Amino acid sequence: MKRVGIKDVAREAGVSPTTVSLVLNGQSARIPDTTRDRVRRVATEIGYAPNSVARSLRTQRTHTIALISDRIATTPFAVEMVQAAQDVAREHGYLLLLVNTDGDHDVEREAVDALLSRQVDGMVYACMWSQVVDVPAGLPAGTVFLDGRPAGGGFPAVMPDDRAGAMAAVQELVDQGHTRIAYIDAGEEPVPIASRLRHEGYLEVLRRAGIEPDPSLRVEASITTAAGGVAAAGELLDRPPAQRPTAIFCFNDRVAMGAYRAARHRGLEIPTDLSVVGYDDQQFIAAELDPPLTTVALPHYEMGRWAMQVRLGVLAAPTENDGVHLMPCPLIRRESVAPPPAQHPAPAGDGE
Amino acid sequence: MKRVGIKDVAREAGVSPTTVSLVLNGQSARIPDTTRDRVRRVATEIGYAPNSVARSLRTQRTHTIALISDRIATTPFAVEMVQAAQDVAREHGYLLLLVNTDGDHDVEREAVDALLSRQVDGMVYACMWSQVVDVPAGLPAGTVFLDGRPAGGGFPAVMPDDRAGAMAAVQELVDQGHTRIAYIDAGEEPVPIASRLRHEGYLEVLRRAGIEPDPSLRVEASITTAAGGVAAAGELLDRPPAQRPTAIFCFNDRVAMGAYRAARHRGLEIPTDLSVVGYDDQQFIAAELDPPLTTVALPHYEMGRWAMQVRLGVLAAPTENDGVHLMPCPLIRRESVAPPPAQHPAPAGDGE
DNA sequence: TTGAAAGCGCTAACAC
DNA sequence: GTGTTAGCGCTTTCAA
Repeated sequence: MKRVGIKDVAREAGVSPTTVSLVLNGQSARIPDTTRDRVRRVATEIGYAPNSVARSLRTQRTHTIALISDRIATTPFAVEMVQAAQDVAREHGYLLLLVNTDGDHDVEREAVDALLSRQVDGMVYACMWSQVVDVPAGLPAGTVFLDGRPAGGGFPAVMPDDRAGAMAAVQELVDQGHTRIAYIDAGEEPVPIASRLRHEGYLEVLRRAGIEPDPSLRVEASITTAAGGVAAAGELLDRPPAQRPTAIFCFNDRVAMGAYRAARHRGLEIPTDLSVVGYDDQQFIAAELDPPLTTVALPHYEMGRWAMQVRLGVLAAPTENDGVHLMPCPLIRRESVAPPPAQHPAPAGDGE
Repeated sequence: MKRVGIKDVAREAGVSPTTVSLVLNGQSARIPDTTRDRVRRVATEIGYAPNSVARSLRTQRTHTIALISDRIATTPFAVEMVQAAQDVAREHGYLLLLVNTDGDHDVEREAVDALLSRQVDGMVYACMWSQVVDVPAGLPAGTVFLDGRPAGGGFPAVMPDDRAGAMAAVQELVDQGHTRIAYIDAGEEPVPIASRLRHEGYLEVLRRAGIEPDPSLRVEASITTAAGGVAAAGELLDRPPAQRPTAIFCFNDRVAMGAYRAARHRGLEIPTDLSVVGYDDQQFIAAELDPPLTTVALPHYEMGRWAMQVRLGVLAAPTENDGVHLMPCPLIRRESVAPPPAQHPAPAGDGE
């Protein structure tokens, strides 16, 4: 049983392959309805399905976009970027070729070559941690960077607006009356771009609020497990009252989870005794903590959409800011923030 | 600047395209070394890269496998299956086409057609929750089911061995001396296959241990959030001492997280006052709980590998058990299990 | 040992 | 309006 081809349809319908092609590709403006309908009917009757490979060879378009990512499994929210990219691709009749390189440059190179050889119509290069990344050799022009920026620029890129996100988080704390706000920063190599950006946002809000930043309030922690947060927050909470923070802004939700634990071990209630804000809005964590964690969401889905839309030409690539689009990170208010406890007065001279 | 093709290489090397093809495809057994080397040198010099589309049209093989999944973003461990499938594909020179259908049958149908039209060499159909699934129309023979089984059979499939996994979990509890072991089951529609299987495993272990199962010890909970676990475990823990369990086997880690919370609110220590075992070994949750949760791991990576290996013919499809392969779920021992507290004696007549 | 020629299934000039 | 023809870039008989 042979596959049915365009010739079979043509023969059955008593027309030429050209006519079939014209009809089936919507170019049937100049073809009478009777012919058109007959061709269509025959096509479905005999179960004709065009061979995309042949079409691609002829048209030089594969309707396929490749998504190259350095890692996909290590971070659970990464899937949202893939999901978004896939959704947009599908909306526009494209298919997604997924390649995972584990950050290995050789694999990356090979992947790019293989993809090029397959004539993909475009690529999106996704980094699962916001970073400046080396551009793989041979990466075609127009490739969109997702959650990372290419060293040297030259490609459109989308990243979370970590600075603004951090500002929203810290502002929330300031608005509640906190003045001693600690920042548990990422203490691991390589330091994520986000680390610097969020710290900047943190300082900026303090500055605007007229709060003198206390450098001792910025501590570093391992950000991969809650244990890092336990240690860092513990150190902060064990300080004498005057030097102790009343609120902690954490680099991510896992660190915040550790901060919760450190607080609990010391008999401190959240948010009455200590306010905590996280970052990431990590699925199954932020909302599930007790109390639910106020945090800043990373717009992975939106970034994924943006990247694919730009790659597909649906959205224009940004011309300003070196081609980098900053996606807003919304503050998610839950129940881990409250005004500071009364027994922690504002620094000397500022009391009522 | 035109793409360089096989003809260009042939011309530069002073041979025919046939020879180039032969050399570059390793069929060069009968071609003298000098010719071979020259062809290779010229090819790299002028940067020749074969056009896979043309090759596919000719050979009728695309070296592409499609992974269709009903949903990818909703469950964070799903990525491991995708990752595994991609890894295996790459190991064998294949690329992965990823399609997400959100469980929509129309989308599924369309996707299968599009994939067939693209001449993919095979498909893997992944379900993100172990279930019996309707086979999409037109799904080609040989498609492998991943984490789900096709209604009606007829396709190779791999699923977690939930029954054995549950047995390992409950056995762990029995070994520690527990006799009043509760099971917080999934209380949502549609009831996952895993629910029945794990309950069976639970009952089987009790039976073998000579423990009369107490039906009141099986309660249902919403399994999507920790809140469901809080309520179910709370109800269990508020019972009078004689009817209260000393250990809880939870349908998943999120429920276990809720059980932790319910216990803590009642001043109960884990594992001294209450032992808890989860299921899933969910990333960033199980290991991060305080104390770290003993649980059963879902072998997503292994299942993903298996599926792709079978699809690629590297592994033979199972002939027994209706083509379904059961992947072992290892017990991950952490710190949430201990012997029951002394004040809960074994049922009357069984004391020392 | 190498080359000529056919053709994978389709689309698009161009002719009629 | 519709058909003829010529490829897209490669592999693979078959012949030399």
